[in-house]
Amino acid sequence: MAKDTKERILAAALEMFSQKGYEGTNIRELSASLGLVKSGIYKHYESKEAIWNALLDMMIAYYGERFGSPEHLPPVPDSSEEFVAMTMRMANLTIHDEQIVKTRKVLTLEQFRDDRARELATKHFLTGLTEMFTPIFAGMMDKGLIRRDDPAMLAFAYTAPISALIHLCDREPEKTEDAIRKIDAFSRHFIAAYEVR
Amino acid sequence: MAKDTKERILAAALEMFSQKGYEGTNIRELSASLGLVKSGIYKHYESKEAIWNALLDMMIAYYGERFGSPEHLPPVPDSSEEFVAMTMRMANLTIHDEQIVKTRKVLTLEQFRDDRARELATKHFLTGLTEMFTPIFAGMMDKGLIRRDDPAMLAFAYTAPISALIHLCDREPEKTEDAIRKIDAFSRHFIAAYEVR
DNA sequence: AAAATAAGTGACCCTTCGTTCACTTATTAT
DNA sequence: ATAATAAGTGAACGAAGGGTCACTTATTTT
Repeated sequence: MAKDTKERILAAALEMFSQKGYEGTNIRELSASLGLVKSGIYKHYESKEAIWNALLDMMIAYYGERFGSPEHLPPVPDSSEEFVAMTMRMANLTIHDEQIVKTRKVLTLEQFRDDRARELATKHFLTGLTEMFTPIFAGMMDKGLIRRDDPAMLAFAYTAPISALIHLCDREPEKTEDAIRKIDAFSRHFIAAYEVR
Repeated sequence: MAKDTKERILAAALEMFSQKGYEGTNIRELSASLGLVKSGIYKHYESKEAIWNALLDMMIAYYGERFGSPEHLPPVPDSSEEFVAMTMRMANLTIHDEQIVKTRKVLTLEQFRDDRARELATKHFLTGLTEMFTPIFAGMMDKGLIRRDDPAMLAFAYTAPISALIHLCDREPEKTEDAIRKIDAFSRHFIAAYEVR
């Protein structure tokens, strides 16, 4: 009936931690949301903290699988339109994928309490995106689509505003449509500023 | 001996909430940090939540005083160097001012739990900076320092990366020096890209 | 100086929390 | 089929949480 209970517990923990934080979450509610009684959880994890650590393991592994390896990099676009389209695909995914949204929220809430969360937060919010776009900008320079410049600086200048709007969506979901439009507008503005004319 | 105890409680609450979050903070510790016993706090605030609300009132008022009014806007710079220098002054202040740092941390931790925190977080992290820099860029366009463009878009594109680095300082203080250098480099890069040559 | 009010104390209350344990019910291995 | 193991239950525990209250000590007010 449940070998996957362990995983279901992590999913429920991700859900609750992302809404109420680690301290604000209690084991009774967490168990109840899985349809079992509180003591049942302790057959799978020895403590609340163990759940937290397992969840972090999962988030770290998930990040590595999904964004860590170079083969997951999107191809270098061939035009400004393609570049904007690629950005919008990625932005929509990261804004609407529930698992990723919850992960960002958890990292936001626990970044000051847990060192691994701190580290992963910086990847999610800052360095990961920059590292992802640096080779893309480098490739676009090689293709003569944009002016030659420091690709890492461009990647930072490009991804940080998008990241800020993603945060806005996490914080105020009702502004999502607006934020997506803004990402589009910013993206076009950015590429126009660096385009070779 | 203490009419200002009410204010001292708020200061201690800001400190503890910014480190451990609202849920993670307990009244006993909070009182102890002020050298009084837990029941003493209830002579000044009727509940933990009342402290939280008063703290939010304070943060909102403080923000209004400090960043809300147009007369606190820095003057439009006369050169790129001056522009960068102004940015660095502001960045250093916001990164090193303890009260502001703690406020940002609290807002980060409680933004999903409290609507007023949510709203103030968006101001602190996104719209406030953009609104502050929009007239500056408009002014610089008028002075012919930078190309004519949408000043609000420039303000957003300029402040969001800086905001991201400020967040990095909050999260990983040991990276502060690095982040400040990066703000400087980004600032110069940005102005160079829009400068009228 | 006396009365009234505010600030601070310490013991206590109730609730919630994480965790344990003896037990029953499924599931798997032999 | 039976033994062994895993999964799930429900009552209970101690610790820690927020909050109250009768009381003492300072500080104001008159």
